[in-house]
Amino acid sequence: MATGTTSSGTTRGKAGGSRRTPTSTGTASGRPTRRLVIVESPTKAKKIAPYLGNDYVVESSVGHIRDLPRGAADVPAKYKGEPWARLGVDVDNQFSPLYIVTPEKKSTVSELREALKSVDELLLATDPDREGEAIAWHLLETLKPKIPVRRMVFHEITESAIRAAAENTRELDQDLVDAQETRRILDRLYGYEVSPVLWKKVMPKLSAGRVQSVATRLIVEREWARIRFTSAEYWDIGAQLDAGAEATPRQFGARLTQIDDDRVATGRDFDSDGKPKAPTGARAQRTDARLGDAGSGLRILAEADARRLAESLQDQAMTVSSVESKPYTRKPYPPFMTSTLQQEAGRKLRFSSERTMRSAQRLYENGHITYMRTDSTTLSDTAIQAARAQARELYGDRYVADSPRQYTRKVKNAQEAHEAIRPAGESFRTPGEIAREVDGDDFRLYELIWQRTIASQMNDARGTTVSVRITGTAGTGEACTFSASGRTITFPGFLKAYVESVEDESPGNQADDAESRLPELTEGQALTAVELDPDGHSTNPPSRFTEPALVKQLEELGIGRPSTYASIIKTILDRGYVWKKGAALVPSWVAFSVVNLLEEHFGQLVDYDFTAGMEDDLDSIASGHDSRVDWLNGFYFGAGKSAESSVAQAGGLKKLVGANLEEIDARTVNSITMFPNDPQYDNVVVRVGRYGPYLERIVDGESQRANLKDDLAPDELTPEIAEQLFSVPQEGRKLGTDPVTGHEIVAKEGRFGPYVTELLPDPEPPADGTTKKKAPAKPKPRTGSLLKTMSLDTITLDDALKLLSLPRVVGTDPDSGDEITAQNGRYGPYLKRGTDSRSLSDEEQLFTVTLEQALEIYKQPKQRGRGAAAQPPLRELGTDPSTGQKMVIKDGRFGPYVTDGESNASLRKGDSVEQLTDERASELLAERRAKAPPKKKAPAKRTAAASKTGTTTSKKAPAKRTTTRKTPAK
DNA sequence: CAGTGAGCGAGCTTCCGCTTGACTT
Repeated sequence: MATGTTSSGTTRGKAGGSRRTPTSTGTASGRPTRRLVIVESPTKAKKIAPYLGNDYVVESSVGHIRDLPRGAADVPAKYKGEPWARLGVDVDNQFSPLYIVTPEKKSTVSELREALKSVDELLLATDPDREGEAIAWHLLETLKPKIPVRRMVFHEITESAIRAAAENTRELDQDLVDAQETRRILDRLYGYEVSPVLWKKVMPKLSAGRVQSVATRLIVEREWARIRFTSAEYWDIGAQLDAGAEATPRQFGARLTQIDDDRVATGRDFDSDGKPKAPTGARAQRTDARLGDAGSGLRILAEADARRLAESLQDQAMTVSSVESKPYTRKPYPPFMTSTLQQEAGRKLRFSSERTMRSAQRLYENGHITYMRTDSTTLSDTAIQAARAQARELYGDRYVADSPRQYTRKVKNAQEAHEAIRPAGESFRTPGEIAREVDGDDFRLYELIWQRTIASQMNDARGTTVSVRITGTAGTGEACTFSASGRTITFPGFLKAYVESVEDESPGNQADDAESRLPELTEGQALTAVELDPDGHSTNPPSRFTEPALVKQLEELGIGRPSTYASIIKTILDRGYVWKKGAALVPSWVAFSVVNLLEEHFGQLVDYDFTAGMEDDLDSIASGHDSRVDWLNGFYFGAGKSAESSVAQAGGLKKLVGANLEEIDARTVNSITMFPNDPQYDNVVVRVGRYGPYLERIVDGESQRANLKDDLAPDELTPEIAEQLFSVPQEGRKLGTDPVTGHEIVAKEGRFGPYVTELLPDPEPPADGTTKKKAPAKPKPRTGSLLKTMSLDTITLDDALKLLSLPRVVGTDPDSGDEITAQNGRYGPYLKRGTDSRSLSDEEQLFTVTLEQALEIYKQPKQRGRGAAAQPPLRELGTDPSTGQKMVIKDGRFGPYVTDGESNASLRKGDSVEQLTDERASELLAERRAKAPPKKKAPAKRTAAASKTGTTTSKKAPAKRTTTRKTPAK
């Protein structure tokens, strides 16, 4: 399987070409033409096979069958040494991709090959979108059929649609394939070039990508908005009014909205800084024009004002000054697509995106619903008829829309390869009818889909909204206007079947079926105020993203696809960028660092419009107006014909991750200034370090530090909390007092992980008159790292005292007279006798090993390090056919490796010590040699590694890579 | 962020988008 996507030539077809597939003619031998149809989904294959009859064999590819290699292990030997093997794309040679059959798809491919043998024609019936076109092309490239091949497309799975599609095929659209390949390569380059920058500058194993990085950025930006948010306080007056004994309802609530000519401020009148919004010129003008001299000013009520007004309105006459009534109509919502299904299942059933999709998959596979990964709200004609028939049956004629409703909502970048998500079949089964076969999540989700689909073909809801103004004059002379509004629904229409939930219900954000009744009121009518309550309110920060809210936002930006919405969330959770607090997605401090770096140095790549721009460019490739290579040249090298994109303007991705790498200062990136506008706390930074995030500030030239708890959400870190945290670590967690010394024992988190130490009493101040030149050496407190079995939360005083008792004198070596001690160190527990040391296998041995056992251990040769006896090889191999050198497998600190005395190469995933062949060993050694020549005797420069990574971390920064002992938090 | 003794073959991490079982507990 070589490179070169366009070189094969055999498959390049005219875009959009279409002709009738001959169907009636048979083969020369007289039997009818047999055709193999390949679709993507096995369920779909089963479904359409009966529609096509016996002359068709229907199989499925089960999604993509080939892809770029995931990593070095997947690269065929032939390309292993290539400089671009890591990317899987030969960037210097037309961006030729290297495709391999995905390992788990090998069996699928051989099954398809087998099926191909018994047919006369191949119909590639993968989905009618960009990815589907590419899958078709990969099938062609992989199967290399010697029979005629046609492309078959259909958008709905009904017998007529399928039969029509089989009759009306076209050729493969190579331009569309090119667009997909461009997308694939772009994502690979972005992901595999930018992620390593994060490994070097923030933390290993992190990742960046076109989709996940924007998702993370959205969540971090929202958190910043919450952090910066300042709440505003405002007051109004709630009135309970009485319309007299005849009225129903007799009483109703109203709210103070105007004082004289000034409007009373509500939450909407404040910005995120807690300040009143400046009225826009246009609005002020318009208001003036309409209301003449009224309503031009804004009045923010303070508590005292509100109380005073309420007081002076007591017992004053209240009169209805206006009644305005308007018709209320609501149209049904479109049928579900993936994003809206996830949103509603999230709100109504509290399902995560993943749970929704798992359940939907089961419903699909069991034939209860149509395909669940779709960006279309279109219903087939049969589905519309089914929905209408069912609505009629359940609710009667009057509830069904006069004519079929078709929803053509345009989602950004929608590909519309499938129908909307709806109950399957030409007549729908009610939830009650499938209850016996389906339960739990699946039943509830089906019910949701069924209701929504039925409702989409029903009539508008109709009713009336009424706005009433009531005026009274306060004892102090102000004219106070109260407002109330009511909504009555006279004809529920579709609301009878389905009402969409709202994320957070507030006065301005009510469900569509919410009703509030006002009594019949007429202008001039007198009312009595039963209650007048001054009411305090405060504005709220923007709420955090929930899973469905994030999916909605991504969809609006055209980022991600129905098949990936759930996995995007999984990715950012897995990377530790985000954690869940109830339903809310909270960013981690690492996410702040990563977004910091990306915004600062890769701004074009995390721009919210990046994907939208890419989609436009892909469209122009798909339509044949632009070329794949030109576009990628611009993106990667910042050169070529189409170099107008923002990334190209910045010099291209290669430059951004290469030459510009040195400009990225790790210390700056990993420092988050929390309160930049607070003069007292603007020196407080969160630092994201190897050992997890911590707080730091410099006071009088001295650094104060404090650990941050994992469950502290960034917006909860206020100056007060910071101050509190700074005061804690100095003390650590108190465990008690050492009965021997009387010193207090504390457990703390340190540079090398958790440890215990003692608090020494302050040294006595020097006595009067004595002017000692030199203070006595400050005594050092004893310290001890926690054993692996211990944790900071559970360690006891006894444990701590045991640790502080180290090193333990095991005894005296009778031969040398040297003392043998047991202690815990950098590399774990060990014995020490003079300068000679031996590792212990178990931390418990620190306290239990006897002199006898210790002497026995010293009799053994040193296991590791200089002076250690050479280890016998794990296994002897033959000679390397290419060099003639004898090869052996040895065990090393990174696991087993093969060596010929000069080069060493680790065994890879899938290699075993027992089964490694000479050929494989030779191959591994050859690979190693290709990458780097065997090491010379001269030791490498100590700073080489640091300069290679381009790290510009200042010397003051803690050495980040010096310890392997504790893994970073999480 | 505490300070506690050696020295030593790297290799791998990572993207997005299309689809489901095959694995083990």
